[in-house]
Amino acid sequence: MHCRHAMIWASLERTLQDRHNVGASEYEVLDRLAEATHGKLRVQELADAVCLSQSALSRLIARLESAGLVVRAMCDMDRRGIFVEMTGEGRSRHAEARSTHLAVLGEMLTDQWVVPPSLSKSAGPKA
Amino acid sequence: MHCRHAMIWASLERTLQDRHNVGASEYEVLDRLAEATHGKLRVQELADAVCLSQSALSRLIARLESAGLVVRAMCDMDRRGIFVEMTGEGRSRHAEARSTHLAVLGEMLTDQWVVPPSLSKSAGPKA
DNA sequence: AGCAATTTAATGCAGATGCATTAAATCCCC
DNA sequence: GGGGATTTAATGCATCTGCATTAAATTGCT
Repeated sequence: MHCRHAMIWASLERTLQDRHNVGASEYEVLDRLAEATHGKLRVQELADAVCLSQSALSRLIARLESAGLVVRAMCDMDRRGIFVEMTGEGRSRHAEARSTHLAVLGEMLTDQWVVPPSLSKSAGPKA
Repeated sequence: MHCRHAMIWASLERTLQDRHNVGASEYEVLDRLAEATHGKLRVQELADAVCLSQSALSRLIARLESAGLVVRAMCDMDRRGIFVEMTGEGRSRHAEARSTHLAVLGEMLTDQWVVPPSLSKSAGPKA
């Protein structure tokens, strides 16, 4: 029932990780940030956008930060809130990953009735 | 992009776990076994059916076995292979969980434009 | 028959996730 | 203004997952 989607997601995960050192969830966060006005969003806004638990998102942001792709900044309007802002590095990483993302989606949507799962073995799609 | 599906899956996960003490992946395995002739399948056949890595499936089966829902049995045709067979307990658990599974799916498909994610907070759907 | 290549399932290990809890800041009602 | 309820983000903890490796059994080629 959820296999098709899981395969696409797994393929995104593998390929993005291999080529750009970014997981699929991480890419999704970068994507939301890229869409945002100034590449800057509050953690909570991200939480509404990405379908991860709050804790998972928190740690994901920590990973992105230590990778230098985003920075966390205090929010002076509401000092509970934290802004997450893309760095230049983050922007370029996202830009690179974006084409891969689209490529994988396209490929999966055309190849799904031809290519086996490539989950158990190491036959990563296009890798 | 994958949020709708992830929400449905998460909801299945939560609800099946809460009500029947069975995860969504575990349910899926039980379901494949239930469909099988004699409620019995080789590990590899399951692997082809459920979209999990081989190792994850192996451990999942171990969990199901310690829960008493399946048993592993040697396969005398090919002594590398392992048969996974539902127990009576496994059958009834699956039967119980099946209605929940259907209920959640139906609910999500009708409520998805009304109900918020219910992921971050403890507002599990229907729980 | 003999032996390398392959297939099958289990396991070590590291990483990601979710739940529950925690700490800080804000809100709101008195 | 004061104090409890609420919101926001981080963290401890347990669990699940996938990759790489391993061990056993089978297959196939000579």
